[in-house]
Amino acid sequence: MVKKAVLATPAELPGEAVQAERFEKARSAQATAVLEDYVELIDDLLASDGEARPTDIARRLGVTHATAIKTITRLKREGLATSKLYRGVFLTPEGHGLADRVRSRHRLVVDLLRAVGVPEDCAELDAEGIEHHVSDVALAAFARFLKRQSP
Amino acid sequence: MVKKAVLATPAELPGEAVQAERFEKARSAQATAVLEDYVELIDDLLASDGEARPTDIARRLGVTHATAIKTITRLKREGLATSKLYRGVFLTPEGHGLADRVRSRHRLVVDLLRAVGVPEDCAELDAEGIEHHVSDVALAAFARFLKRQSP
DNA sequence: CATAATATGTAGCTTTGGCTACATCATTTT
DNA sequence: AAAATGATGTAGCCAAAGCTACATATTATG
Repeated sequence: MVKKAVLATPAELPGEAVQAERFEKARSAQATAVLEDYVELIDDLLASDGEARPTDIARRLGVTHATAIKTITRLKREGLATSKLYRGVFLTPEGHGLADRVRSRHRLVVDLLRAVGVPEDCAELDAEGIEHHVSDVALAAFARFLKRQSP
Repeated sequence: MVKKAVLATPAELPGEAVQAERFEKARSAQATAVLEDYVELIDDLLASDGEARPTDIARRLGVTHATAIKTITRLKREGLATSKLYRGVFLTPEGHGLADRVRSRHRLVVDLLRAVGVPEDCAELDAEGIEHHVSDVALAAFARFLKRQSP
């Protein structure tokens, strides 16, 4: 290393440890993103169709059924879902709770995007990726902001 | 399949194809997220230190140097960076352009989060994950919103 | 200059989440 | 009832991004 980089611009270049933590957090959020998507979708399908079948899940997510089944296996391993052979997928209480949190977070993100002027289609589209990275603190701020806007 | 689910709640349950596209888009955004992080960081290091060494990059990202080197190899393969043995990493014009776009997007996201009331620390933390999923259309909306707020 | 410390690179392993191809089970149609 | 269709499951492949462990090169230090 040549220079120790004693922070020429402290506001913009955060300390190494701090920055590393940010990336670490983003990575771990990403690791659960897929699980969250599956759980929310399964919950939707259970509510609307009364059942959530691997093939339907796969079609909705835009992946092959083989991929869906593999991820469902992971859901079961993590205690979020159960499935009976040829009888579809179900959520455990933990899975259901997660689905609820994910869904309300998704709505809040979409609402906020709309409130700051993002077109509806775009808001839905972007929210799908954004939602997994919004912390509870930010969510609370979103809720306050929305209440202030339209009380 | 039991029921065709003729959209009991059209506003909430989008068509299969539409929904699949959303997930597909989020997945592809995620695929480039790591590259974007590396490129932005390398650009920062080049600006502040005059060089970007694998070990520094690794420390900043919170990964081992082996991981960093492997991803740098991918950057080179994708035409975003170059590197000379033991001489650090450099960005191609494409890499530099990407870094600029990523940085301005990052700032805009942080500013928006701040503007809707998210605490500063939290805004920085969340932006790291969010930024990769914000479309140009949404970014434009953010910019308009911010201009309206503080003209 | 020789040695220690640090940086860099390579090899090989793991998990995740994609995929295709093939096999089996269930349901619907003829 | 038999056959076709569609759903489900299994096996094996791939790439990405992490890791540890080891090897080598460079730089600093005694």
